Amino acid sequence: MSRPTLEKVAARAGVSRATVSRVVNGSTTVAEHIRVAVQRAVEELGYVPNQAARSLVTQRADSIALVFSEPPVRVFSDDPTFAGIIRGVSTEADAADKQVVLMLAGSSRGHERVERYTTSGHVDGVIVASMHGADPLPAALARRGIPVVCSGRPLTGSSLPYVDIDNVGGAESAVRHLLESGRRRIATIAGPPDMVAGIDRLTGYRNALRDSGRRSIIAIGDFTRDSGFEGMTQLLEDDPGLDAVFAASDMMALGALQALRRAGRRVPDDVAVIGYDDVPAAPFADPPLTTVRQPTMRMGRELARLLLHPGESSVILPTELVVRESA
Amino acid sequence: MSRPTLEKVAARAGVSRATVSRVVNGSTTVAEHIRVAVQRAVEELGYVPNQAARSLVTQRADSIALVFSEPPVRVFSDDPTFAGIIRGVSTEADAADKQVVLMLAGSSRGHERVERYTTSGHVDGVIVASMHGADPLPAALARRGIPVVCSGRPLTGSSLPYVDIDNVGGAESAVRHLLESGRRRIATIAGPPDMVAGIDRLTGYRNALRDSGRRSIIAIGDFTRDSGFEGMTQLLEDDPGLDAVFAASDMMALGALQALRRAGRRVPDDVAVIGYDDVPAAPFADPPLTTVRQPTMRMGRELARLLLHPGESSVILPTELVVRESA
DNA sequence: TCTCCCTGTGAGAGCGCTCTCAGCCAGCAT
DNA sequence: ATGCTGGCTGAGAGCGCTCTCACAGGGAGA
Repeated sequence: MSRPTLEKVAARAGVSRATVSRVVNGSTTVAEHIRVAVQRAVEELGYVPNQAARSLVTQRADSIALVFSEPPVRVFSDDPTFAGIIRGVSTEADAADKQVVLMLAGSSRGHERVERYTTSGHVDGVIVASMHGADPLPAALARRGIPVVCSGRPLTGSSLPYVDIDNVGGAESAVRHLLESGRRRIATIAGPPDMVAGIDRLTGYRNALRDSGRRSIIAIGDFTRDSGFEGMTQLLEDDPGLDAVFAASDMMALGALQALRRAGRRVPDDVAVIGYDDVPAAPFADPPLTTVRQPTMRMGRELARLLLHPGESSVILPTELVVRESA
Repeated sequence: MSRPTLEKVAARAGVSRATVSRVVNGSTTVAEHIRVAVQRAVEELGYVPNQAARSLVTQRADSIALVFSEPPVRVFSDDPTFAGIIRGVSTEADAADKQVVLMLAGSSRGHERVERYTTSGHVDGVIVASMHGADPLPAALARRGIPVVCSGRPLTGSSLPYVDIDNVGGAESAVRHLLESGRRRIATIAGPPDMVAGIDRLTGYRNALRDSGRRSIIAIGDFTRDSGFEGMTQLLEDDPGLDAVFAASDMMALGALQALRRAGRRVPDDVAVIGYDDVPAAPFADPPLTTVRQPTMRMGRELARLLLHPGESSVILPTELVVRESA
């Protein structure tokens, strides 16, 4: 009834445990006819090595953790970033024959759980996908001696390897597009100032405007649709003459679109709108949303590669402006 | 440098391994002052039990696998189903202090990998989230003696426990809504006939029409946007007089919307449209899409509960019609 | 023929933990 | 005093595997 052990296979094949182990692990120093005999025994018994026993001696787990250090709601709401990362990490891990353990570490209790789990030898390394650059988790894990890579530049001043997307460049390209299409008063609805994405996209906006000598018009949101609506409303009050807005997330852009419609402004005729993220809903917005697309899947792959091949250096990935009708 | 072991803690606290183990695992038969001493030693050394060693003797892994038996593209494209399931499973697993191991088993190589991984004692049970009812994976795992629950009624005739969503009822409610708002020629763009969701939603459509004595007008799609566009185009050719369409997925509905627009039909004035899934893009469609929402997170929770408490019986969850402007 | 090496195999020592079982020392009844 | 509990603790076996090391056997070189 219970699963066969190495011992059982060895007995059946008439060899020692060591030899079976050699065959199972693909050692070359085994005579051909013995190898065949062992493999048949493995087959017949349906033998699968006990991973716990193996880990115990090898000190490896052959799996990596992918930790989302965010409330789960955020992770899987409308943001395609996480989905892309998951796919990328999975792809790369598969290729290296590693398993991916997905963990949600939203609560502080979650933090602790993740720390316990990853230090218990269950995984060989951890990818922390956190949007808050000041998240203490990565550093805490590193202190424990666990290999860690971060998605997004850590704000904590730690020197952990990371993969980030060129938020500054992405925002710059969006604003430049607005400038090039003749817009003169370009506002932004920025993201929260405690997130790298929020900070960097605002920097990009400022850079692009500074280069062209125009002044900035700024509202602060939190990446949600509602905050986009409010931000836009306020922006319209502050400067009724604005003719373009760059929202630091598509959800905020969608909210802005709604606020503009309510205020009777036509998009893109009166006001051009650009978002960020290229969420699935973006092409279906009214009008279809021009936005900045991020290579999220590639990000996942790079994260896994960085974890699997330590020593390679941090990576910054480029973005792509997807021009639709809103700008 | 290396992680402290039970032995080290025992030495520091001046007791035996067994006693430390008792304290760590919360046994009551330990004198108060010793318990305190041990806990201090654990604290000071930063001791975390080695899970491999523990699993080896307890034969438990304290984690469960959540397997997506689909190509990864599908899993994380625009379908909120999987995201909801992940959240639900995670929530419930957390509560039971179990870890969730996420696995993508798209390829046949993936199938094999999952089988190896789960039989190697790495997990205590498996949740298979597959949209193809005839997926051989769940049965294969069950044969191996691993506890399995399926998301979606298995089409293989196996008697595995499952959690499903009332696809038939959901489709019926959509079509009834169309009927009640006075529509007379109601078409459907059905899903693929090898998926439970495809089959059941078509059944629901037929049921509702049969009850009211109307005939069915059917096109077959594959849940994608493009197939929705094509399906709608064909439907319009087959029966130019149709005044409503029920698409078995939102993505197909979105495609249908586009086809209708191109054909110069107004929605909902000329043709009413209802989708299925309530994807994030649905509220932003033009016009906002009326659709059938599924309790995906609850589904995840039920899946986990079923796995964690064997013996409870399979569950079918109700859907909810979300009325927006397209119907 | 003897030694040397080289290939292939087996014996055995743990990896870090849990859990059974025996043992110890009160404290109480006899 | 002696025996008997009954509550705590420690000794030790063993979970299933890997990996080092010793060793057997045979071909080549001396």
